[in-house]
Amino acid sequence: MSGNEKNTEQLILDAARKVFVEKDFDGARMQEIADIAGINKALLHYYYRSKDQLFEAVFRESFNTFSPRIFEIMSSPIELSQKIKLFIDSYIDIILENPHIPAFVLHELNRNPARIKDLLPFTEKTIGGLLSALSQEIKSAGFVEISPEQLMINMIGLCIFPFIGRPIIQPILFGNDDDRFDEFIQSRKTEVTKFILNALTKK
Amino acid sequence: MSGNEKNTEQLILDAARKVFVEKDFDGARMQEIADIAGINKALLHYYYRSKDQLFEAVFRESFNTFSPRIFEIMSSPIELSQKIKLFIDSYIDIILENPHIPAFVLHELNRNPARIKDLLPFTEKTIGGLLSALSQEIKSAGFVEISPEQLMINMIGLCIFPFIGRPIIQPILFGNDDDRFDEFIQSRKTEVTKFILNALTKK
DNA sequence: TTTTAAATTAACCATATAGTTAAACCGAAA
DNA sequence: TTTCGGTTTAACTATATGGTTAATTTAAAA
Repeated sequence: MSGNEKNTEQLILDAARKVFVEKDFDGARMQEIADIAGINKALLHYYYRSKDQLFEAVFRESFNTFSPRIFEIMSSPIELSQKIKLFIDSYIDIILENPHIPAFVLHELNRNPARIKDLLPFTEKTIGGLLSALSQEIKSAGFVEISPEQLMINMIGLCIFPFIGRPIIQPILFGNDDDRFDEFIQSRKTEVTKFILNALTKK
Repeated sequence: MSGNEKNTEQLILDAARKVFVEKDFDGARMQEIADIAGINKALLHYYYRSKDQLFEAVFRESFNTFSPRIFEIMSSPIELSQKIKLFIDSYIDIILENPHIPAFVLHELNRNPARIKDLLPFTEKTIGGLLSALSQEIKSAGFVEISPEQLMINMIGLCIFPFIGRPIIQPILFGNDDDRFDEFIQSRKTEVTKFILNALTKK
């Protein structure tokens, strides 16, 4: 047969990702997922028992798009200022490749905060180690006093927020022009890095 | 009659706010809103024709909790560093009083970006004026070169992100402990202000 | 070619849900 | 006391939706 040669399970997952990310769990319709996948609705249940389990598969995948890279970069053995630069660059790049995933993941976790437990691959010890290492690096670099937690949240927030806030930022600040918003994001990589490094530098 | 003396319309709006903010439009049930308001479901339709219109009322109210204050503060005629300090303090305070509203509003706008048009009370001119004034103030203050758009997004993002990201931040960074998270937010007012002002200062 | 198990579908079911309707209630005006 | 308009309710409707079932198709093994 010609044309569509992908296996059905993947077709379903792709369609489900599209619909769930766009409409969230409650707004998504199994029928729409089936239509987009080009299959019968019963097949969804044949491969993934229920809407819940199909959503679970999509959500896991989305969550894992982001979390591993953060820890990988932050635990690499390079100089802190370089590390920050690399982090911001990579993080904005990842989001650019999946611009709707952060809002999707955060919304689902707000809807169901308990879910986070099943998703964290990091033990408390890993986190603790990473944070105290970061704390040490801040000192050795001669940077301003700041808790590693505050710094991490600042870095991540400055990267993610423009994407989550896009539907309000773009109309207000950029006359709802896609190109101007994209420019803004592009310059953001260097701007945020500068901003953070300067914020960390003593006078 | 004793006890409950509020007018029905307000009872409905309060219940609707609670349910919509917690579950979003698609997840909310008219029956649950009626139950919480302690009335018959038909009354919801008597006062607000449809689920859409009830949601609209809640959403408008939520949106207006935030936007006016931002512009008020940013256009007040005080020194920029003071203005930033005041902005961060007030903004975090407003969010603390309505911690779930930012996620609610942003999620709804992501679901339906066109809606923003009906909500913006600011003309493009007002925005333009505010931004160019801010740009001027950055220069006169002898601050680092930064576009007013980048600065605004940084300020707002640093305030809002911890709240939107709470279900992932609190378990990862604070062992899922409410008190430790609250401490973190409290210290954030001064920490974010310091961070931004230092980021703006030439070395 | 026949058999068999997996894949796929059309038709169906049970239920949840937004919205409607007609009747009852209630307090104030006449 | 009666009337009347606004308020509230119980009961109902139409439809959308997640999920099921039994039958059909497909493709590979025997």
